Amino acid sequence: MDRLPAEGTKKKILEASIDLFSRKGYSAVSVRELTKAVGIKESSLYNHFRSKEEILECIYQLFKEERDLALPSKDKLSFIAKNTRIETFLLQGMESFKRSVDDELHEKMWRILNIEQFRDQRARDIILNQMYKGTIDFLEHVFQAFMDENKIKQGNARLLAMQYQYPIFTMMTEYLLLKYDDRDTTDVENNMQEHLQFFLHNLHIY
Amino acid sequence: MDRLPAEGTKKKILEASIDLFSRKGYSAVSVRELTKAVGIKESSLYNHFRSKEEILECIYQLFKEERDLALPSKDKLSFIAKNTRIETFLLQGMESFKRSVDDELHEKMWRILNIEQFRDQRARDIILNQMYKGTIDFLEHVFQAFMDENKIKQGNARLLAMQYQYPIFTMMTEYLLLKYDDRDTTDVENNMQEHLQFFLHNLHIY
DNA sequence: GTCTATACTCAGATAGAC
DNA sequence: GTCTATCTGAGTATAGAC
Repeated sequence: MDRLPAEGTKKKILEASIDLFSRKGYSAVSVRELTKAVGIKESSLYNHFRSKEEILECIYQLFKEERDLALPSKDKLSFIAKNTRIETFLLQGMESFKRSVDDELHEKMWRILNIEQFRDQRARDIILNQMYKGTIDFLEHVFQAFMDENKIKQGNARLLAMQYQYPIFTMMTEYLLLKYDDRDTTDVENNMQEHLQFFLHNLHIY
Repeated sequence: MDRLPAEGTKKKILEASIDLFSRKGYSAVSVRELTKAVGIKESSLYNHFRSKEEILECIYQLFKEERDLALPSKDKLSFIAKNTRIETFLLQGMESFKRSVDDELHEKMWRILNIEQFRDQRARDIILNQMYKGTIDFLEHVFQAFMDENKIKQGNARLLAMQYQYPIFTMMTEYLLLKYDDRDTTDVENNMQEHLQFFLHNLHIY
């Protein structure tokens, strides 16, 4: 339930689980397969987790903790809005978002959430609250802060947040699906840039 | 492999499979559970499908066929662009899209694709080609047709298509997750309307 | 096409020696 | 904390009577 342990068998089990669950889904991975990948016997697993289910629960917790650390706290926003251009902020945010998506463990946990989202209430909650609502809430504050600084045109900050972020969610999905098959992702990356430019352009005329 | 049979045991098997797979994922559904839901013995299933896997393949085919029938053919587009306002067209498209999403079988098949997308190349292909690429291609032609009629400002039709459709993909995901838990979807539906209005507004100043 | 009966493999999990 | 050995139930699939 705690952070990813720095080392040891428990860490190995978690990493192997994240990898296997993300490729085949929780249900399709057996404890046999899992422990074989780790290099321990089935029975040894139960010294670290009470059940296969507890491993999944632990993965969800890891994802949540990692997410909570990812976004800058909201009280820094007015400072940021004062000292940064919106172009710079969004560009940096996009880069940082892409880095987190390119982080292998994060990417795999994200896939697990997608696979389990209809089977498992906990996955649905994380997606709806942490990912969708959490990101939009944050961006709403961002745009509001920039509006308060008169750096972008006054308007509906929440609508702006959605106009900006929702396409990115879809593009990220595309990106990850392509990457999963080792296919070229240049097009999607260009689309993201183009989207950013288009959005910035509209920011000033909205 | 063919269309959904009008009646009979095979149809019942398919419907039960679509329902169960969409809630638990293919791997988590056993042939025992499936045949029990249908009301036949396990062995009888094999008179209709060679294997559990063949059922899934059949579901993928059904989804593809249904999708191919959903969009108006491209050669009607210039006629439509001549005789319809873009507002009307997009509004109708949104309604028809929502109807298709509200269709129970379609919704369930869509969920199956989402669950299996990382385990199964076929699901990935359908999502990337049929859903994403297919829809964007179509909308690109739509916007191009309206540009040719000078009904909207000249510009990058493909970019417009993405700006319009990508947020809708994310909202649809949100919508379906909320609906899955019988939660209120008013907010998402309002967001869709707001998005449409915002987009139309920008169409004329782009 | 449906059934009963069965084959055989694999699932998650535990007991107890080391 | 890891192992060997084992339990019990569930998994997909088949043979053959009706």
